[in-house]
Amino acid sequence: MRLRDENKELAIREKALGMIVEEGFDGLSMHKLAKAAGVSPATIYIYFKDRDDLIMQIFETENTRMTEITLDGFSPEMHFEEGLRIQWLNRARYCLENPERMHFMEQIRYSPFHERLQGSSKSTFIHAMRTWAQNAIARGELVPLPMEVYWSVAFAPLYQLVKFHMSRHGLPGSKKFTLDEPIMNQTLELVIKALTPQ
Amino acid sequence: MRLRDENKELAIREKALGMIVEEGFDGLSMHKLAKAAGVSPATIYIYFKDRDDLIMQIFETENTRMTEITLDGFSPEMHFEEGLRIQWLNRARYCLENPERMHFMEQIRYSPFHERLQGSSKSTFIHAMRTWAQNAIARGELVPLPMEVYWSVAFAPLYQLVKFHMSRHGLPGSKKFTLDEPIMNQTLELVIKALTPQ
DNA sequence: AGATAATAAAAGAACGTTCGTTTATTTTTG
DNA sequence: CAAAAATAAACGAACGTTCTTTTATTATCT
Repeated sequence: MRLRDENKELAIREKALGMIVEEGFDGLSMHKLAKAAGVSPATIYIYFKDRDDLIMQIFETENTRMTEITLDGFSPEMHFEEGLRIQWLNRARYCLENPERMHFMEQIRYSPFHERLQGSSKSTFIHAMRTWAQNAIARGELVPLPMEVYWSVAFAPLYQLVKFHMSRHGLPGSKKFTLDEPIMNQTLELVIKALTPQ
Repeated sequence: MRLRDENKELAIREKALGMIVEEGFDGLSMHKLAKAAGVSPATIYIYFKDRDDLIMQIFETENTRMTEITLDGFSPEMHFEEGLRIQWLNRARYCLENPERMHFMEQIRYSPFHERLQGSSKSTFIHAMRTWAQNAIARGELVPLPMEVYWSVAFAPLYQLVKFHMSRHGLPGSKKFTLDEPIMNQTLELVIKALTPQ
């Protein structure tokens, strides 16, 4: 028996992620990937069923990592403002410290892959978010809203800021935009103002 | 002299857009596209320099259409709330009436293509938006903010709602979400609350 | 302990297919 | 009939995947 070389699988995963980010899904070919990972094409098929399985598995791994970071230090019993602030910090941290992985996730999210993956993702995360929101509403800390409305106002602005931050050019006619803590807090205050009663 | 058949070019463009939406960028092959459009592969190269040029041109066309719809009935001199409401209606209209085209635009936006296209897009649109925001700030109708912060709060929630609307499954554990006018108005009110002084 | 059988990892070459694109030719029409 | 559109056929290259062989490692047996 010969043991699997974990470094090989890791190299394949990382290079694949990088290739997708830099060249898109067209850019990921098994031959080029094998060469980049220092591996034979056939070796990839020891670790992954096929090209789709490779992409799916990378997504699952990355999704898990993102979820863990997002929920770090968070609890559904938290007060609304505290919980939202922690979530924003966590999500921003993930995005800014892992720009390449973030890019990959976004590319998946807006590709036909995402529909296929929708069902497989864990709902514990969504459940935590939901009970947290419901608690906040019950306490009168949050305006009663459909989940989707609440979510759109609470988090979409943050991800748009991140997208501005990651794009090389800012808005045409602007300087390059950098998402720092003051900017984030300023935006967060607006969102809190929108979602808080009175 | 034989004239070009406009229907041919149109068929190529539409089928290509559809293929990208349904199968991603991998899914767009020139042979399959030719067959789908009822045309010889070589014919495509009469209208488009190469595969990339085809995608770019479709994007440019679609971008122009989207911009026109977005600015329909809008003027930079408008009061903030009126302008924002019109923009929301226009953008929502485009998204909901052209889900396939919207999907295409998003897929481009989150792919490596987008970086290449960034510079080519017209800045008149951005300019109109900017002066409108500056007017509103000068009138005290809008909190003074960096353009990116303002943009993120003003429009990102709408696009997130659209994304919920377009995804087949809602949030796990929810019913399918439908973006109707009451929901849109409710969200818009929150955004206005966030961006309006006091 | 040393030889060897067993087994899975890994590699390289090859599979048939499909890719994007071009060439040579025919068809259409001003 | 000239000229451009349109095509069928073909190009080499690259694709995803598999087949066959080699290599490395563990377990077993003497």
